[in-house]
Amino acid sequence: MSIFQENAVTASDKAFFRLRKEIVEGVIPAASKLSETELSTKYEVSRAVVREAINRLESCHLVERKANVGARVVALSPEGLIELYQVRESLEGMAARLAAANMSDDEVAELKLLLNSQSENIKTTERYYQEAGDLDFHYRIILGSKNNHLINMLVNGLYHLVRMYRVQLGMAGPRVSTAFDEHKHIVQAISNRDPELAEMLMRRHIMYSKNNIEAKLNQ
Amino acid sequence: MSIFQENAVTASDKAFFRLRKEIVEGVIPAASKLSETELSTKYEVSRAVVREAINRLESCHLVERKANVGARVVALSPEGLIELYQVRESLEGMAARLAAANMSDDEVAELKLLLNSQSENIKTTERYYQEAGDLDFHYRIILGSKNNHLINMLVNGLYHLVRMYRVQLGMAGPRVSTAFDEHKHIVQAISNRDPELAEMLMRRHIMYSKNNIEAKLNQ
DNA sequence: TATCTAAATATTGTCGACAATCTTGTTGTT
DNA sequence: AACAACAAGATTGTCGACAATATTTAGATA
Repeated sequence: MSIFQENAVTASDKAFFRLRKEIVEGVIPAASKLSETELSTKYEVSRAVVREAINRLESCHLVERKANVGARVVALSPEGLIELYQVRESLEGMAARLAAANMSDDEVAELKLLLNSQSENIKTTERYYQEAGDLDFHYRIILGSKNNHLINMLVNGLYHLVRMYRVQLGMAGPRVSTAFDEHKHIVQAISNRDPELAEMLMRRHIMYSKNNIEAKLNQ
Repeated sequence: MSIFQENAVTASDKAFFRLRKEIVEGVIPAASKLSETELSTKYEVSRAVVREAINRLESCHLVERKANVGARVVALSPEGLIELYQVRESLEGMAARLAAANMSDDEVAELKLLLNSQSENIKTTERYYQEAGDLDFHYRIILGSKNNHLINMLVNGLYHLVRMYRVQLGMAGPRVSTAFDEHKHIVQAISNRDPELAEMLMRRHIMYSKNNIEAKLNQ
């Protein structure tokens, strides 16, 4: 269903995807050390491919590496989460602005369809699918910006870190129904080809989401 | 002078810095192919370190790589430039907003000092230094945001691509004096601790700069 | 002559081994 | 007992060789 699929062609790709999955889902704990030799025996590949995979994870901001010392999975912290959401607010706000200008009418129509189908299932289905639906919504708007830098930074970069926070801190809480209304308003602004409003609404949407998570953390 | 200095500890670091420099300055032409074996003989290092350097360049958006085919330096295009400046507008706008909240009084004072020293030299010195001064200004505000994601994305990521466009398309043109006034206004907003205004002025500043470059390209 | 096929060549991907660096544990001195 | 210097061990960085894939060249056929 989700348009979002990558296919691994090389062994490093496979190792990268697997490592990323395990890090995001917490199978490999946050802030833990990544031993190249250990992973290479575990995955049954050479150290070179593990190294390359770790390098790519560093580009995604999922691990941090120090020369001659090694790589660690990033630590999750309230400060880090706030910084992440500040960048999201900035980039996704711009994405919404550009989407209002650059999405085709067909794409906008499909986006409306997606929201309608979600509004029916919103109370019946479980949290996982609400989560997936939310990601799908944001994902489409990012793609709708038609800005390759933006798409790359968000989709290949920050979004996995966002998911990591959500999964490991058990987010995606009870804000679903109000978030859904916000989604509807954003789509309306895009449909009206109103970039200013689309950006503002998206930024507010992400800000609210951030505040919601912060409140949870501090409770 | 410039606070911006990286020190190479490993051989890959050296290769990375050298390659990056040559790409940004056009010694290695835009859109040209990067042969691993060729570079490894030229730099007198193993292919492994060249590979790692190229991987890092990919993270900076300076090269693009296809599996089993190889890496090419990015091509410079009007569309690419516009996309780049859209992202800059978004991220640096946020940086200015955060800087207004997070920079220390001392840092703001130093920023003012920098601008004053520039205002004296602005007509006498040559273009290279105006260019450097502009980068230094933006650089300080980015650091002033105190947001590590933002800093990393801009400083280690997009800024070298910005420089590449400037150098190779001969930018940094005659807009210096007006840009300088814009800088002053931005600093004033930061000094007044007015995040909204700081962000708006920074976004406008970058937008004007983009329009200026576009006009040059189309003339 | 143009086009498809297949061999030859070149380039990237992967591997295991060695070198350089960091970390840990031990010993000796104050 | 605390600390410094040093040795032993472990980990990352670099290398050259081989395997897998892509590109080019040569030849055959229509």
